[in-house]
Amino acid sequence: MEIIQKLVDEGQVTDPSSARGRLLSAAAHLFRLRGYDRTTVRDLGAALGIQSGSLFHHYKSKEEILKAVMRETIIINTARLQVAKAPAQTKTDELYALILEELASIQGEGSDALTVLVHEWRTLSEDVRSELMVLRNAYEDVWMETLVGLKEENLLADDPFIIRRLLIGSLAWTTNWFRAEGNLTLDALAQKVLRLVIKP
Amino acid sequence: MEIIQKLVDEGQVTDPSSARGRLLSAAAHLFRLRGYDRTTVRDLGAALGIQSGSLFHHYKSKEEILKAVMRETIIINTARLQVAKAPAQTKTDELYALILEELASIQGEGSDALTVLVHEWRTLSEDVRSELMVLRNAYEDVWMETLVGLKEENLLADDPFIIRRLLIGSLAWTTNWFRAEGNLTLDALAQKVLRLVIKP
DNA sequence: GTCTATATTTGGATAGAC
DNA sequence: GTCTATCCAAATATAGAC
Repeated sequence: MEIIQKLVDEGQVTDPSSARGRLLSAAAHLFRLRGYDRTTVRDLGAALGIQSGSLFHHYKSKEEILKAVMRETIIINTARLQVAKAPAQTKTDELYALILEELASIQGEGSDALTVLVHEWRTLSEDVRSELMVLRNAYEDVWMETLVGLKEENLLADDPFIIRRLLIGSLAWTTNWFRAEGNLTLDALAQKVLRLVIKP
Repeated sequence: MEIIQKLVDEGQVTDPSSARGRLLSAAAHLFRLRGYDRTTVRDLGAALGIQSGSLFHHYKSKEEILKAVMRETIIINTARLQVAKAPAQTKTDELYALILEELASIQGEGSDALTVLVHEWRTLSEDVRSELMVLRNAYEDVWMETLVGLKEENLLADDPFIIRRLLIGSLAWTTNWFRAEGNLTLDALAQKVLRLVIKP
């Protein structure tokens, strides 16, 4: 996954192998597992093998850690979407690539941070929420460009905004049931979803 | 909504106008608004105009309150689904009725408790979760009977289990974007969703 | 069924040494 | 960058009176 390396080099995200990077990764994991509120700074320290007080050398509050986890996962996943859809030849292929990539993000590594993003959004203060909203909008723009294009070609089953909103929920929910070990592969699932939203 | 009155008479759910009923309704509201963990028993007492200590006369712990909120909303909504689909003439009509009813539950009154059910599921202890799982399964059975029936008539766009799982996410997510004030009515949205999942 | 008063625990955060 | 020690605030829950 050299996308992440590129973002690290550009200074957009934290190096995952640095102290701060390991902190964010552990935080994402625990926040997902137990929820932000039930994860204590002591839990977090223990997961990293350090004392809770030491965390505050890296971030000045627990909420700053949550914010950083979310900020970076949006940036990383926006880049992933762009890379995924770049080679597609048609708008339909683009949409398939987007669906598959979002599914892969939700299932694969980095899924902790993405799950936290969805689940703990309400947890943020108003200020932080609107700050991150700018980044989320950029992520959605990648989707909308493809969906609007499909609509113009009369290939989409419904309004692009409606379709996207229905897709968000469907794909996010797969975290609660889809298991790669099953006899349904991720590609096959992406195909099924694609067929539901494009005209037959 | 006389369904609730019937359930109250049967002793299945708490009378909403009783002291305990008002407690549950206030709890659902606050749990949804701020999340379970950030809602304190003091907040809850204040919302009811009583002291925090007085709550423990009704329930022996804060988690018992959460459990009661969830238990009753599952029971109520299972009954609502059954009533909603009873008059349908065809399996397709049944599915439309189920989609519309679930959407209405998510948007209308009672939506607090339903949102809490989805959002705070992980909050529960393992024991309580499996206890409530029995009730959730009964709810899902109402859906599956209709979906499997449609599949047998070759009217469903995909496997009934897949369809239901995609629908759960789509419909639940509407709480984050759908507003009845918009120019899209709930019925129209239900129709759009229906068309996506049945064969054209 | 609600009040007052309080026990008890736990959590986020800080200060200064190393 | 991490440790130790600790402050301070906030939270759940209890006990007994009314």
